[in-house]
Amino acid sequence: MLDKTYDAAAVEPRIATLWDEAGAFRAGAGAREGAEPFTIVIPPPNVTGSLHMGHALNNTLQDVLVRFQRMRGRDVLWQPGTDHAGIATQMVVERQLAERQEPDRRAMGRDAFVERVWTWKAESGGTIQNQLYRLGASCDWSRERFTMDEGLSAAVLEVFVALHREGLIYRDKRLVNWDPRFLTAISDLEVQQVEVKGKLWHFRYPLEGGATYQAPIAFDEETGEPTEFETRDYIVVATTRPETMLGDTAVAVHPEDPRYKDLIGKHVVLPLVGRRIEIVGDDYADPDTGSGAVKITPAHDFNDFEVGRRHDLAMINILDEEARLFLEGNDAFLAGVGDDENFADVMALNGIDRFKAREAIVALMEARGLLAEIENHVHMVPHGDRSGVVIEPFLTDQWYVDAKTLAKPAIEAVKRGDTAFVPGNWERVYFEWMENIQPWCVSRQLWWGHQIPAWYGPDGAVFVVKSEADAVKAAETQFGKPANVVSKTEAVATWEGGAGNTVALYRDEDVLDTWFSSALWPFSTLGWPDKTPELARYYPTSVLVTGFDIIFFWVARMMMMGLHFTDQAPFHTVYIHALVRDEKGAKMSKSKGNVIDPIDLIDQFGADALRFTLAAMAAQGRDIKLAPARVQGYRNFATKLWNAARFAEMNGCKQSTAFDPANVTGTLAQWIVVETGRTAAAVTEGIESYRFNDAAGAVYSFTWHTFCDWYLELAKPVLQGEDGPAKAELQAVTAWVIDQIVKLLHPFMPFLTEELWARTAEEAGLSRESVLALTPWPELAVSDNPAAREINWLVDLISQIRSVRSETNVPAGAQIPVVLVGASETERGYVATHEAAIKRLARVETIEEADNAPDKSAQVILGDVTVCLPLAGVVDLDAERARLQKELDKLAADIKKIDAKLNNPSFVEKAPDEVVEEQRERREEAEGRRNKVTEALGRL
RNA sequence: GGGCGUGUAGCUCAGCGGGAGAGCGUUCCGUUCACACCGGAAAGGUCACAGGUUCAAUCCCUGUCACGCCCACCA
Repeated sequence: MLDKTYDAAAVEPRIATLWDEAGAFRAGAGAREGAEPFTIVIPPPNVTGSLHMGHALNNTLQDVLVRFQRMRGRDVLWQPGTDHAGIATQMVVERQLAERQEPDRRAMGRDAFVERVWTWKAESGGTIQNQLYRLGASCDWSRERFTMDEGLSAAVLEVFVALHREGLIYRDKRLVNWDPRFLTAISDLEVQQVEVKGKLWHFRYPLEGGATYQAPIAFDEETGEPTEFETRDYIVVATTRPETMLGDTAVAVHPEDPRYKDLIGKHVVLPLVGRRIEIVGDDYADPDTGSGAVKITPAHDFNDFEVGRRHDLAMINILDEEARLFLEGNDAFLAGVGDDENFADVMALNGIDRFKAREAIVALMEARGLLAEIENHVHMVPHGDRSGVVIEPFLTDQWYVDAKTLAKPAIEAVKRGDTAFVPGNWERVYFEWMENIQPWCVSRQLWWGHQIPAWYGPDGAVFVVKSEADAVKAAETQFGKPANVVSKTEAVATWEGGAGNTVALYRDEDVLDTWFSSALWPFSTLGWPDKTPELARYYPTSVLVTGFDIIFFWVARMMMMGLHFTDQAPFHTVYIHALVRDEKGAKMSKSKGNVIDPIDLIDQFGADALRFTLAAMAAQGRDIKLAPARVQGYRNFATKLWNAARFAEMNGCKQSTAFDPANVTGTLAQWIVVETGRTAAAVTEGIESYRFNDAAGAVYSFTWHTFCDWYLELAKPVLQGEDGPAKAELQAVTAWVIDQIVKLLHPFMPFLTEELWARTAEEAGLSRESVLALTPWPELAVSDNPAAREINWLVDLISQIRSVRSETNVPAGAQIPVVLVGASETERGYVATHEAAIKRLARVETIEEADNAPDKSAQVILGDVTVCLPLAGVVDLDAERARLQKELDKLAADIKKIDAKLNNPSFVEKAPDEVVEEQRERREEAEGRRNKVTEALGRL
């Protein structure tokens, strides 16, 4: 006997164990003979992570697809694993060291630190897998991978070396986004533009040798032409970053700018440092912005860098890696300095932070009378997405991937339709980004990650090979003498010491961007570069399920790498789902304190309820605002089904393998069988087309409203009545329908349904062929429903009587008589068949027939039949009059609307015949009804 | 500055060219023996606004307003 309520907390762990023991999620489990593979690779969560709502949604949707396909007999692999998450993980461990007052990373040294991270991973890295497991994610856990495990690391080496050999990875000295807190380069994508209220300082840069020009100072209001000029011996430039002026190596003006074009080629003397810098003509300078002249600092601004390249300007870096002024011992800076009264003041700023330097420089300029103006200025300032500090464009040597070349096939694959985005509008976003893609900076100055397989030797030699041994071999071949690998400092010292008997090499100290290994995930997890059977079988994958926030970071890069190394797009479909927000639509974040922990919800309502909620709300193209009340509602749904099963059990409804739904004879049975088939079709269609909300909604409303509210209620008199063939049939049908519901619901609510699958079989003394997770999906014939007319009439009758009772204030408990007027043979038959059900559900005492409606009765119009409740004194006749009048008004309005259409010649002429016909029928029906209601009202 | 998306019942959301829907909430009724995590009944909406296309528009087009989000180098 089932308990009165379903106890998710008790059942879920037990069911999870059951699946494990059955090996239900192993690749290929339950696959039919000759089945096509169905593969999903999980978006690997960070090892440092714990499950948030986004993961819960993401993995619920994947699990729905995977469980569905597994039941349909496909050869399913859901590949799980985690990502090593370079910066994030390194931060976590460094923080732990600090908390425990242990020596920091630098004090420990690289090897010890990396060892420490592995220890951390072993102890704490399993959190998220456990949480996914609790969610019911049916991954093949036996195949779990980690982006830094041996196999995946081999794939990374293979790819890096190959791309380098092909010239698609190269080392370059250019500006990068430098994070002065983490002391590493980051990619464009890791930079967040943040709006900042700053200032725009206008500086005067004096012209060299007393040169002058005519600067317009007044303009005609209409034409905008200058009307007044003054003679100036300086140029005004504006900047949001005054401290960078120390690195200025030019002033740019537009080549056609009449104000300045004669100055091109002349020089200004950079105040404070005395450097002579050229005035160059460059299109980059916009005559309409500010003064039309712009200071150029090639080493600290991406645009200026380009200008610098065009004009062969010096690149003077004036910051150190922590973004402090770097002046003393800075040869490039000191090389150009001249005689300036403030030079000593500037040098005194050496080593101070960039923001302090900014104030100091402004103060010095102001003191010199060279500060022309200060404007308030709102602009976008780049910040590190993880560190939160202002990013510094910084001149360094880094490794780059030639993304532009790799992007071409990736764009083509989507254009050709080899890979389709769902919803399709994301393709636009993908194209937009891919078509404007920049070189991808893949080196990071961190310790945790895949160390770059490059070894440096003397004279600029670089060996990019898969191992140290290969590097040594290559160096020996090139230099003709023994080589050995030493530390960077040692190697450099050896090279400076001149030629020796051996060649010293050192390995690049940097690691790769985490997304580099993630980009290989769809094939590296399957064993690539080895030609494994799994790779042959499960690649390319069927669908990638992910949020739009990582289309660029991840999806695009997997497309590029997948196509380059396997010649196949890594996924057939990319399903992009929405973000989960809080009830009010705000993004969940720790700082806002509005984070809902999925595990809390699972504890409270069960994993099934959470999963169902997420699936039911996952309509395409809209963010999910998650209200915990919703989860509670779906928990109630789980209980509802549980109780329906309990009711069935109490009434001897036993599952049987012998039952064939095609052979049922009773109308109620026929009706529910067909409705079940329709529901199965709707759920199947919903999941196949990624309309999870439709699929979830279809099982929900069928189970609750069709099956529980009507079928079971109508079946009760029979099920609880005399034994006989009719009862036996309904018992069998009921058990069968529950089985179908349980199957259809399984992708959404796997725990509850698996439990019911076992318990109902136990009760019926039936031995199931397999766990529900591996049981074939319902494939039911969908046909017209011959019983629908009868059942719909019945439902209508009962609903109407209930409504009238309620509106005319008949006491709920009162058993009342009913008189039918004008019933046809068919309708009499309906009443006869379902008399017990009608009496029970509408609280009716007797059902009689008459030629005319009794006096003072409430009346319900049901087609040609008038159903009378002749209860003077019980029925509130005023209420009844009001009710009928209200219905009459509504009918009149309907008819008026329909007439408006039918009286419009264009409508009759141009609308499709069936539409016109439909309107005619509707009018006729409404008219007939109006007459009946009018009569009824008259009788009162 | 470009692009995308969203404005439908009190709230959260479906629907999307021909009869306005769900869940939650609200109101009223109910100890009917599966379920009060329940049952029954009801109230509640010029489908943001303005034009246009169409026989017909919540749905398609254009514009406006509001709110999100993404991308972008304007000193």
